[in-house]
Amino acid sequence: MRADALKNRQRILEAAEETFASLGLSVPIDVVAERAGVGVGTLYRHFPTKEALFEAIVMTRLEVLAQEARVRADASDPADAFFSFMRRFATEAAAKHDLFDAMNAAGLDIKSRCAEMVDDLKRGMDNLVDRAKAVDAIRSDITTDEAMGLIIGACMGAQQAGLDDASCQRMVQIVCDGMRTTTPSVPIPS
Amino acid sequence: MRADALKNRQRILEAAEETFASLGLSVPIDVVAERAGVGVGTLYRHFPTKEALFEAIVMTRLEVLAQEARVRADASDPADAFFSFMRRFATEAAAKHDLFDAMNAAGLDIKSRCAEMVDDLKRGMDNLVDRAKAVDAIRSDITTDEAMGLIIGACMGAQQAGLDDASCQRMVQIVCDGMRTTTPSVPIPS
DNA sequence: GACGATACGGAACGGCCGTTCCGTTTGTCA
DNA sequence: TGACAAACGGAACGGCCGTTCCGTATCGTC
Repeated sequence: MRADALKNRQRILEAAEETFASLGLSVPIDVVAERAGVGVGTLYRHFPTKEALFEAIVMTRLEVLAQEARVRADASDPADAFFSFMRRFATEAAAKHDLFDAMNAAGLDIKSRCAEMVDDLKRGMDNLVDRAKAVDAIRSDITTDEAMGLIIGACMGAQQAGLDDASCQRMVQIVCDGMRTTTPSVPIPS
Repeated sequence: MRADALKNRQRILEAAEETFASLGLSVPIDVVAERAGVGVGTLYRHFPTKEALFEAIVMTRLEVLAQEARVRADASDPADAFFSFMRRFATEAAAKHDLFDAMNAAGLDIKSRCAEMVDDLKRGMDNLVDRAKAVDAIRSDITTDEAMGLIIGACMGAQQAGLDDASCQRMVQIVCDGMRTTTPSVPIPS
């Protein structure tokens, strides 16, 4: 692989990461190319399709989350493991349109390796959810899908309403508290 | 106004209502026309733009909600007023992509009368929120925007994850409980 | 029943965007 | 340094979709 090719590939990935995250994956591919300081032709030689580029970006994001779930798998405090993961999830999702879009796409046209990664993430969450239930930290009638939907939903809702980070965090907190079996003893910091 | 014109206008509105609700407002206008059993030309004579048609549909939906808020304005039980409105909101939003899209659009490019209607709805909700806070039924640090974002977010999350109505309701319940100051005494019906 | 106005249908237009193609440039290796 | 493969850039293509236009059909009236 030629040196300039490698450099461009990297620049494309970085530009795509930033662009998809801030503008969602509906941005014209030209924008990504421009931000990367590269022609569209070059972009397409490295990634045969817009979706391929998108996958490359989002996969890493999903993988990070799956990893975060795995790290907490054997935590001594299942409640904390679950809630801290939820907050981590929210942070990841907060300013990243593309994650929503990814989940969205995952729901409809289950695409190749992306779907596998989502499944992997779900398995990790399943464990956290089960263990949290086992110690009565959260309601027993919540499913992993619902927990995921709630967190993502809260972030989407915040973003749509044009709310700031503080609001988003508060909303996530509210969702988390709703999943608890008991009321939180401390008020939410604003 | 000629008789057939009136009939067509009605058929277009009905078809649009159903189509936007189920497929979101990104559906090609042709689909609406076809479902209405009408040519695109006809559709465009009645509604000069896709957005105009969209507005006509969504405005009524928003108006219904604003009305629901107004009805509860002087309820003797502010807590019940607030939560029943939230559930009502969720019901309305549950199977209707277009409502999300409407709110979404409202956040970015504030469009004409739609924005006014959203404001109207917000004013109604403001009152419900304030009164619920006054009797300590919900946390004092929640804003109307956040409450709205949470409900819509929950519905969106449910829809994205491909969850059924029961899940959606449970999620809304969880969000509502999270907004409470005290834990609900009754378990959530599955 | 005939005539004018009104409304209809759908082919055609134009812009947007993903993708392809090819003439030009650049890196690498002898 | 020269030559060739590899990579580049961006103009051009094609499909999708909102919108327009106009020849035709229909309604309402006399």
